[in-house]
Amino acid sequence: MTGPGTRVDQAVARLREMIFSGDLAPGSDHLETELAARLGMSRTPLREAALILEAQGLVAVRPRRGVRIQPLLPGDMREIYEILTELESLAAARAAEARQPEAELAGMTAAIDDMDLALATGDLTSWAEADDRFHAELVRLSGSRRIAGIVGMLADQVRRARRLTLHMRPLPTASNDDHRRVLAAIRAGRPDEARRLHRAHRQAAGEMLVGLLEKHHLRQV
Amino acid sequence: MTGPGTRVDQAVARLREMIFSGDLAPGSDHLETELAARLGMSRTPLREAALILEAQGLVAVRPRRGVRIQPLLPGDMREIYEILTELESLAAARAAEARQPEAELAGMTAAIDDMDLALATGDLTSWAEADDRFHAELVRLSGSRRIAGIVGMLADQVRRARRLTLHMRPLPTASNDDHRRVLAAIRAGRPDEARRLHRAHRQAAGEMLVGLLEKHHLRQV
DNA sequence: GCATTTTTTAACGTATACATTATCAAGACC
DNA sequence: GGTCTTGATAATGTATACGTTAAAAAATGC
Repeated sequence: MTGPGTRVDQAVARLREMIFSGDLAPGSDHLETELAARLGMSRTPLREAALILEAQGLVAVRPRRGVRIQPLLPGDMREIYEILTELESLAAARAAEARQPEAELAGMTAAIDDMDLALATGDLTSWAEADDRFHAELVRLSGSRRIAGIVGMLADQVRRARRLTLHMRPLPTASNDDHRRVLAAIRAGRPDEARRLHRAHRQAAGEMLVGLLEKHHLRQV
Repeated sequence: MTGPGTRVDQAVARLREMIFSGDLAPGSDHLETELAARLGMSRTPLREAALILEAQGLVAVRPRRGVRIQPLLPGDMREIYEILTELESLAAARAAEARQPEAELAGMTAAIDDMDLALATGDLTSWAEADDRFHAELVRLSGSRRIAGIVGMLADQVRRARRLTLHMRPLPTASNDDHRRVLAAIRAGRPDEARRLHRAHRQAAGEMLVGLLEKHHLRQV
């Protein structure tokens, strides 16, 4: 029952699950004592885990009010997508500069195929998972730990909202065309083109998602 | 002697000072017990402070090896400046979009004037401080908390290196022309121009600093 | 009834204790 | 001499204890 890693690691992992699943509702407050009891540990590791998650923007620790599950407003979503757009576009350019050996591109290729498959079977959850993988691979290929770290953090922050809107949005059938074009530009070693294509892709996705949140009056996710 | 804020706050503030001043040397390791004693507190708040600084990329906490003061390699510097370039350029564009009232631009204007003054008197430390202020004001005007947070974090990571190279570099006389042009584009409400100008400015600064580190064989700062 | 003061409560910040376990050194063995 | 085993050491991860203090509740005054 102890699981792998230290109690702090366990707490971080479990709290993340609970946040992404909605088990801990956005905007809700939770006392340290309560969370610690829930996770079967003392306050010490729980507090350290909360600090780590706070640094990643997932919670806010406020004295006497407990740990708040950071809610996402439409404005936050817009802000995050703007940054994601810039950093992932930069990553695409860097990935294209590196003249990747084909083996390195296997992950992106597989992600694209998986998205096609998921779309064909209408499995949106698998599609979202493969889409995540595509973007994660992209930043990995950039070779920049820091870009990967920041992009990962921001992607976590919008994870709930993306899941929530997954079934409200039109089927992302055109999306994979974008992905393929970005991959082609990387494979061909054309940084400017990769950057431009990916920027347009992300911009469109961001506008669509913000639009969805506003249209459905989701003031807080 | 207790100072303001909680012991964790104090520890974060004092460790930051010690890191930036070089009092804690880049690459050096420090046991929790030792640091806690040095700051006159127990390990509990020290550990929490270390976690916060780790999330900001200033230290790495490694079991049994203590808290490592994260060193900066030339490659890191390049990586950080690339991200800074993108995000600050984005900030410049957003700042220009907002059609700032003149009062909001006072901080940037003052920073530019202070840099002129500092250059005239050859006071490089004041120049660096005013330069920091210019960039901090820029991201503030963007209105994006997240851009400000990330840019601030990255600026902290290169702080030591910038101070170290401050007296190796040519006098940054042309730099303020760039600043003025960026400010003019923001004042005139021209986002694309602001973005383009600031990007060029940051790119040049980054290349110069990386060049300096390499030229002086500073493999780790 | 409503505002203000006092009392109570309990959440937090921090110190401390302690078992666990990685690291280092000494010794055993080949 | 070099490798492996064993034991000592001490740094860590975590639980627990407790004083402080903010927030809530109760009591008081109007």
